[in-house]
Amino acid sequence: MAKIFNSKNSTRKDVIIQKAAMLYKSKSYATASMRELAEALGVEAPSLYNHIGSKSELLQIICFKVANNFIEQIKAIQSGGDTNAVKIEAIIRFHIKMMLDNFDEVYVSNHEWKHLKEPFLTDFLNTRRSYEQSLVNLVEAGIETNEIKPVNAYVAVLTILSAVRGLEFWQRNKKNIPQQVLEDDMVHHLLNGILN
Amino acid sequence: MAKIFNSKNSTRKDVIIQKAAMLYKSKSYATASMRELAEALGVEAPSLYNHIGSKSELLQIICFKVANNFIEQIKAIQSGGDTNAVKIEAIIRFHIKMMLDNFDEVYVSNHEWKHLKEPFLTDFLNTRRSYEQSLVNLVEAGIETNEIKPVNAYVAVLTILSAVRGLEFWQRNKKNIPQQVLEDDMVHHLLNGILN
DNA sequence: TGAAAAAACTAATATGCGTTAGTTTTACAA
DNA sequence: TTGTAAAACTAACGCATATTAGTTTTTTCA
Repeated sequence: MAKIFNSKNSTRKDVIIQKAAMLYKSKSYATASMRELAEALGVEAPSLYNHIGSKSELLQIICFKVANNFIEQIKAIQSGGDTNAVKIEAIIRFHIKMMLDNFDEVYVSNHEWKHLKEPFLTDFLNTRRSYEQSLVNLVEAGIETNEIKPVNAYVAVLTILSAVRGLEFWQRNKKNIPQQVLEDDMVHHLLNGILN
Repeated sequence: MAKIFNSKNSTRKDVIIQKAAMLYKSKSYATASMRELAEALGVEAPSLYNHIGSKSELLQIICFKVANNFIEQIKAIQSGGDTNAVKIEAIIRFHIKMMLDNFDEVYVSNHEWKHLKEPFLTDFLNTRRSYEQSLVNLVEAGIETNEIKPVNAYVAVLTILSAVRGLEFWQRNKKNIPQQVLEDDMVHHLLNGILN
């Protein structure tokens, strides 16, 4: 009946993907049907196939868009001239910003990657592993230069990535804590702890 | 054909639940069918209904078993005579132990609660919110007594809970880091930071 | 304005799902 | 050894799913 709204800088496919991310976040990928997605767009389900190849393609696009975002950012940070500690802080802040500004897509990437089909699943996991390794290397470099305590670098990276990811639980309190306070507090917590 | 194995201290229902947790962890609740669960148990799907009421009952049991475990533990810790900092450390260590010792069920509870049906979903979320509030109160008490820096207590709790939850990613490295090192490093990181 | 392309529609198919009904087999206690 | 309860079985139902084929409507642009 209606036609999918086509805003200035986004194709119909982009609009579908964005709505899919919203839906997969709130209902999960497996439970959200193409009919529901179509209804949210004011369209019948088969019409979607004029723009996309399959349901799983939607998930692939979402997951790899997020992954590529992080990959690009760490490359930029790595090639800068900052100290290791400053680089690590920059990455933490970037994660927090991504989590808050691209909530739906990051959430879906974090939660629903398991439903990717091969070979995309393997590709996604390799990308993530490689990203984590970059962070481990950064922490270990920081330990070498005495900027960072001699901890197990992998545990530190795991702690940081998981803490930041937990911002998905934060939205319900958005009104009570300014975003900058949240970001600064979490960065300080992860770098300096909370004990006096 | 075969009969579900019935070990000494667990009923057939217990065996089904344990296997369901394994399956829901690896495949997700929505994607794992009763036929798959039955096959993993060496049985036909309808046979399961001699022991359980429905698929969603399995999820309920898993989620609330985990939730009750945490509730009981925090009650015990709250009523002890330790300092606030020691109480917080004890909770962190309990979370880590739960994550490592009851991996399947904790994972499923963390990931699949969204598929709970009402009124269980509301109940689960209320329980979790109340648990988080207990932790917030503990952190705020620690700030009052100058044990803890004057941070936003909710952000601190969010950081701690999320970091610990991230241990779900840890299993692939189990061989390389002893569990005690992992636990001690993460506790130290969350309490004292990593910067020199 | 009219032709071409884009994007919607309806109808239908094959598949897998949770679950029920009814029946048969197995296990245990008297 | 036999009777009873537990637990398995087969067959089937109704429903929702992703996707396809074929057709019609809408938009675009020369």
